[in-house]
Amino acid sequence: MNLTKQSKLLFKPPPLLLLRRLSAEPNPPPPPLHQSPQDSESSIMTQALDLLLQTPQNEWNASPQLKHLLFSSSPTPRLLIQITRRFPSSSEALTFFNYIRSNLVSEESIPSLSYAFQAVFELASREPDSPEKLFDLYKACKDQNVPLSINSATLLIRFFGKVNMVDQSLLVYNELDPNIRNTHIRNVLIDVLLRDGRVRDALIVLDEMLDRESNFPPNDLTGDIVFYPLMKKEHVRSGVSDEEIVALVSKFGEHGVFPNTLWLSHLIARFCRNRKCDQAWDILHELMKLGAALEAASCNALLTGLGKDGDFKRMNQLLVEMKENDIEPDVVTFGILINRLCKSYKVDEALEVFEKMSGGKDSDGVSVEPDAIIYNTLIDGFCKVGRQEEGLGLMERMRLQKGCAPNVVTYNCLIDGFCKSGNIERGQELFDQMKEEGIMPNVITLNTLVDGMCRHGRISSAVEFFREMKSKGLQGNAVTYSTLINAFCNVNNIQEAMKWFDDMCGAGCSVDAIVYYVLISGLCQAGRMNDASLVVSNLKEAGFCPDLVCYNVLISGFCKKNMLDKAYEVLKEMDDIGMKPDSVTYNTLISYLSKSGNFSAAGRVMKKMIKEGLVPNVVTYGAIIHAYCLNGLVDEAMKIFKDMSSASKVAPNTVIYNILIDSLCKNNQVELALSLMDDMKVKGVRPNTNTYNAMFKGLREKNMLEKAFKLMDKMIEHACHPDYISMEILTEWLSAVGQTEKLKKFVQGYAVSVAPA
DNA sequence: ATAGGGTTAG
Repeated sequence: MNLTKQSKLLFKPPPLLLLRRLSAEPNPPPPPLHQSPQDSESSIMTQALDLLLQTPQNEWNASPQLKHLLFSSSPTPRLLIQITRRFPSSSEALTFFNYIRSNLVSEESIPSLSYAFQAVFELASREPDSPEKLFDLYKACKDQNVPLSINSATLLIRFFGKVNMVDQSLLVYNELDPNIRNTHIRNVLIDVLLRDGRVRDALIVLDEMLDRESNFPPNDLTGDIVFYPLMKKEHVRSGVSDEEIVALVSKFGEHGVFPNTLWLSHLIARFCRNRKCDQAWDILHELMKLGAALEAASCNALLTGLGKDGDFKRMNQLLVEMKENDIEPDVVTFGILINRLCKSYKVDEALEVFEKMSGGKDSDGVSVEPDAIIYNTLIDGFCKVGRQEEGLGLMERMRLQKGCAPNVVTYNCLIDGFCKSGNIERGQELFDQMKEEGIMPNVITLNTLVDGMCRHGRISSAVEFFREMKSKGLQGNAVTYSTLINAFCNVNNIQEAMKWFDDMCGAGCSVDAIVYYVLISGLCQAGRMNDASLVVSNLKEAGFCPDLVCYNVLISGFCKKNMLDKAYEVLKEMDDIGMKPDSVTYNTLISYLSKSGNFSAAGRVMKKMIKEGLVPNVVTYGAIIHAYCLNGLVDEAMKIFKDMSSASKVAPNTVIYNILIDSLCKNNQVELALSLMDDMKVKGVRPNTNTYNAMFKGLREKNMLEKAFKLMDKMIEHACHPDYISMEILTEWLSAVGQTEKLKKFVQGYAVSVAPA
């Protein structure tokens, strides 16, 4: 037999992962230094192997040469494992084991025997039918009272785990001498258990390791083995709560084992998504306290969550802590800050951050180049507050920066800015410009322009533009259609709205619930409740469910059409599916009932609302006050108004004042109305155009011209713009009394109550 | 990083 060839085969390197795990535990120690060098041991090994393979097995015992080589001085574990490993099969190796077992009887040889058996396990694990063979060998080893070497135990646990014999893995572990259950073997077992989904069993083994006085503390490998599966969805559902994960991370931390950045970032992001920012905050700070080396990514995950909660205070605190702990912010960190500032309309502060990040002039020394995302965020922020020109300026700065050219998002933001401000032409110019630059418009560009045109009364241009784009291959999506449907509903063109809905269904575009909601709302607004009900059925057939707002829309629609029974049917349906009405639902009902004069029923609904834990708010009171006014009971309305602010502590708003002022004026109580206006000033409630219009009407009835002039001045002073109603009233009144000059001044924005010099 | 929506009192 060619030995060289054989040994090459047997020493085929194991897969890398296995090697890494197995190598965590040293194999038999090399010979002590004072003994013969390795050369001599390897020469003994070669000689012994030659003899063993040449001599029939039943003659081994009769070979004095063999005995001399192997047993004259007590063989080292290392020698025995190396020899045993070189047998061509596990059964031959087992025969050899039995041979040495009968020749080594002293207590001290037990480690050697353990190692020899380890080699038998190793061979058997690479042979066919190995699971059964290994388990038989395990039993044999036990019967012979040879303790498992640590590597044997590892091999068995991992092997049984791989072939779904996890119970056998556990058996091996449980029967193992507790003193040799070290970190490594526990890692292997935990890995096997987790891979089998036995999270609870794994955590029990882990718990002993995590104990403060543990003799087998977790190492980095334990962290890798435990953390990753806990992040997977199936394990999240297998009953490990977020609280447990937090506790685990911090216990690991006490042993100096920390999750890596990517894992931690995912965990924090998940917590924040699940409205558990506090826990995310705690875990990051715990790790900081334990001295973990944190990186920007993990902090960014938390900053994102805090930003969504609008928690600027803690965002700032975290930034300070990052600096204190030398965690360098990256471009994403700045992106989050700038984005949050922009979304809160604090664009000037956003710009400051932007200038600072790349400046690096100040003591901070940070210098991070902004990328296109940062620019786009900032440009969008400026456009959202109506500062499109500055947005354009930023686009020009983008062009100057290498690798940061404007893209389709940049243009979309700017087009939206100009469109929303009513400058559709400029939006279209930018649209042409982007095409010239070779930037392809996308469906968002399309929708932005369609929406802009619709909002500014150019529905037919919007339709035309959409058709043109479609002919060029740019398909619309559900957003395009909902924009058009909404626009047609708003001009009460239900027929066109329905036509576009059908178009959408025929265009094979993927439809979402919002499109249905838009149409249902439009139909309710138009009082077409049968059609609305029909679309609700369509929505359900399409696999969607009406949401609370949709139900409220329906209830409101039925109330407006005096179909109270239908409204109650909707309420019943909500109850059936377990959807709780909100204050809007109750307010809608209270408004309807009280307007129809049924104040006692309205009162009962209000009681029910309170019983359900909802608080009557300014709208609830407004509805009742309005109803009393409509029913000619202005005194009753005033009583509710006073109760509302004193007893119920609900602060009145402009709408409530407007209702009362309007009614008082219509009721010939102009003085009382004027005193309410003073009351508004005291309470800090701003009058709006409607307030003034109601007053003007009342004053005109009494021809209280001087008062009207005073109010006109107030309007100008508070930059409250007159609308066509104001102009109608004042034009009629003032021309009738020959005061058109005053009106002219008023329109030009000059004071009118003081006589011209 | 960019686009659409509906509800209650005026």
